[in-house]
Amino acid sequence: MPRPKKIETDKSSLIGAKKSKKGRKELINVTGMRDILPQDQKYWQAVSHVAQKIATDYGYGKIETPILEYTDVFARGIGKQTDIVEKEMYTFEDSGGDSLTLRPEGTAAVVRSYIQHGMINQIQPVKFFYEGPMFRHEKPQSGRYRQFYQFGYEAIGESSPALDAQLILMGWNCLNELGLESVIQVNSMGCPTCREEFKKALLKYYKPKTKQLCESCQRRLVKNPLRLLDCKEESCQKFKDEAPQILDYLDEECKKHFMKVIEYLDELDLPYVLNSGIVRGLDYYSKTVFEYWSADDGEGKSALGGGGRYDGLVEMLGGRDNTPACGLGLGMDRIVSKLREKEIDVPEVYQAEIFVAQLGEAAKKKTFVLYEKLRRRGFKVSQAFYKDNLKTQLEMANKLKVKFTLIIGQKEVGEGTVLVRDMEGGIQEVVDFNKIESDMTKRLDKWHQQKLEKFTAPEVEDIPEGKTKGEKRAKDLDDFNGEADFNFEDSYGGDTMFAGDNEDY
RNA sequence: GUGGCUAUGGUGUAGUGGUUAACACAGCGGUUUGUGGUACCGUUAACUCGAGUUCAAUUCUCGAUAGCCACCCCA
Repeated sequence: MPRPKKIETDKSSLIGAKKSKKGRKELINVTGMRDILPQDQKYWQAVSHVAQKIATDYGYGKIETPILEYTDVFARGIGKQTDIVEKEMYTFEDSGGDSLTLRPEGTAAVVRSYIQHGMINQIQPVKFFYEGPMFRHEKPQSGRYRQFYQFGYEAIGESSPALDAQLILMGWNCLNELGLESVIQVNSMGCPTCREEFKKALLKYYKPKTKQLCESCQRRLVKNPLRLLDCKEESCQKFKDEAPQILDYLDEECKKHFMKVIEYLDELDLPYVLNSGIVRGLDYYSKTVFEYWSADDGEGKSALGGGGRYDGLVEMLGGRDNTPACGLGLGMDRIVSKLREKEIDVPEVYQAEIFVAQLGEAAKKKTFVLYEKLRRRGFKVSQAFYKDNLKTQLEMANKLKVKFTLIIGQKEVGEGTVLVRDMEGGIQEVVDFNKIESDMTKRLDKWHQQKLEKFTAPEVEDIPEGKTKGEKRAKDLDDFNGEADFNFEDSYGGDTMFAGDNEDY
């Protein structure tokens, strides 16, 4: 039986460590990976929340696949010639001699699971939602990490263009509900047959011009001709206009499919652009491909997400022939950094509304119990029983932005009362200890009511302005943030905000 | 993977070839031992690592590491 190798923890080299002045070595995290700290969690939860909401709205069930798969799952699915498989995968041999890989994307594993569990026998399409970390060994940059988080939707077993369009819509909805404006870039890569034709045509067109192309394009010509259309070098730009277009090489069926998708997008009034440069780096795509670009990023600096149809993948991974499928993935890291960049408000992970403060030992014991009682009754309550002075406790209450602080000292213990302090006005009232729950319910209800009124008031004025469908898109682009913000906040208003989400972690 | 730029307390920034490396914010403690959001005082805390040049390096040079930017590619 193979024994694990002895782990050297104290190499003289300082790789992965930083020496502190006391001579101890502080360990640091691995290149391209990072901690997501408590104060940043609200962004991730907001994204996750919307992703899950859209999933359930459209009937996509959550699936969790292992982070490790046999290397073949990705090698066969993504394509051996792709950058991802060629040089970006975290692949290693385990002690049993199997080649394993940290998943670099989500689709292949979902398809593997679909096949393995015989889901072909369920009602088609089978619709999946996933969320979690992916790993690629690329050179890190902002918005590019070696461990990054993605969520995505996959629908397997359906070929209708309505599915493509609906998936495109779902991804766009996610971004929109988060208050992010995005433009969809769409293209069709055709089926393998038309793609071969197109590749031939491209080669025929570019071959004679080889010497005039930039260095990377000369490489592309040999390795991946489709990427020639992607080049931003000026010297190559001039050839692009005359270059063959994939759309001209689509066969009847692919063309019809693509037209339908476009029709649906038009009908849904989605902001899209036909972009023949969208090629996607994974071999399994066919027909429809798309990406979401942030509306303010012009050249699509970093796509927020993308996806497409992958009719051949199920077969490639050993499933039934001709099983159609379509899906998309969105990058959570990039969405989060956009939210922060645009200073979009997201709700706190936990917003306490009541703070329980105490003075003196007897009071501390009493509030300990009171706190539990309130918490179990569903009040959002916070405390600092490890601090003894009132000033500090009020400071904390203030930082936590609670609405009420309940103060119990010697006097209150004796009288059987509680001092209720309204943190906004500083007004304090004495309340009977036994009536505190109903009293708090009443006060908080009133406060929520007031907040809601304040919130909805300006919205009412906006509605009467009729918007015709035609002008809507351009006009709404400016409003997206405001409007989306509102809906978003509102959907969080309820008491059960993240109640379910937390258990997933 | 290739090329470029950067590296000072927890964070954001000053600054210097030579005694105590400055400021702001945050943290902790106090100014009324029963009262917060605005004040005041105190206090904690840093020159990424290694090698070289030098009498002397946080400062100059090289290397490592990390971050950022471009290419590549994508999320």
